[in-house]
Order: sequence, then structure tokens, then C-alpha cells
Amino acid sequence: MDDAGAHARADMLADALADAVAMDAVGLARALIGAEIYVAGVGGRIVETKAYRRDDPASHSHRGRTARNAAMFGAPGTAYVYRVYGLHDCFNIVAGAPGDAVLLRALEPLAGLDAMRARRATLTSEAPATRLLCAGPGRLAQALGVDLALNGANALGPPFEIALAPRLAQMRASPRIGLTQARDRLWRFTLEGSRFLSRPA
DNA sequence: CGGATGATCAACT
DNA sequence: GTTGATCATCCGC
Repeated sequence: MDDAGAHARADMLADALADAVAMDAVGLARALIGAEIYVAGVGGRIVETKAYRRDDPASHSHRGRTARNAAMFGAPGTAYVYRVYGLHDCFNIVAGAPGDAVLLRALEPLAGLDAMRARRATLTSEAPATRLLCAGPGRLAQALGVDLALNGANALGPPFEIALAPRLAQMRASPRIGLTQARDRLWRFTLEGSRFLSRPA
């Protein structure tokens, strides 16, 4: 592969990613299933996402822009990171419609497993099994080293690296979990057959 | 395996 | 003062 070919392919991938984040949260949540994401080289395949739209009572953006959710109204591809329940951080990627974002809920770890284990061991007494390293939004963010300091950062550039799957993955839509409102929307997406989910589909 | 509980804090009312 | 887009652990079946 010569340099020109490599660059042309990289441009195509970047265009596809730009198209993906230009969609609304549901479209982006679907496009991200099967994609790979790395933060400073640590990451893996996205197997579970959850969509939040502004016209959605469960979304932080539903009541408009505030200090906390300002990143949700940033450019598509912006990272929105917030803290829940006092100790867990959640990593979202802003979608194309203002106030829309996709929560990354689970990864199949592919690279940097030692770094993940080291970070995740701070809360647990023993190093978690590989299946549990990134099975859940709080676990995923901790394993990738994503915290509040990255809120508002551009997730389309360093240290982030996102590679979409070549085709739309085979996935399942199911009711969102962990919410107290609007539980009926089928906006949780899971990679069919994955054993790395936060909970079975 | 399912339900209950405490940890712990940024943002909101 | 209250509230979570959660997790790890403990308890009972």
C-alpha cells in the first residue's frame, strides 16, 4: 500500500465518521455498534449504546442548556462526560441534532487490557474479568481513562480514535435501562450475540 | 440468580 | 437539601 492510497482511505473513513455524527442520536447510536474506539490506544469494539434526544424527558438536554450539559450543544463529535451517583463518569458522544448524544455503555476490550485492568482495580478488590472490564458506562469510562477533564473535548481527534464498522452491524434494539423516565423508547442498541454487554439483550 | 444498600458529588431547586 | 443515564457487595432464596 503506497502513501497516496493510505491517505485516500483515511479520508474516506473520516468522511464516513463525519456523516455518522451528523445524524440524530438514534442514528449515531446505531452507526456506532460494531465500531472501534480507542483513547490513547486503549479501547475496543462498541457493543452497546444508548440514545438520548433533546425531545426526550430522560435526556440531560431536555430542559435546555446549563453549565453541566453545555457540551451536548457543541459540535457533532464532541465528548460529553458527566458524573453520576457521585463516583462514576459517563462518556457520551454528541450527535448531529443539538442536544442529542449517545452514551457508550459497553465495549469488547481489544487493546490496552493491562491499562484497563489497572484502572478498574481501584474500585474492586481483585482485577475484574475481561468480560466485565467495560461492561457498563461507568466501567467503560474508567477503563478508558475518560473523566470530567475530557468533557467538551473533540472525540474525533487525538487522543480519541474511532473507526466505524465497514457495514451496519447486526444489532438488537431494546428498552433503555437505568432510567426513571421514558423507559419505553427502544433506544438501547446491542451487538447481536456479544458476551460483553452490561446486561443481556 | 434477584433484590437491597451504601458510596459520594456535581448540578440543580 | 435533593437527585441521579452506576457499581460492588451483601443477603436470602
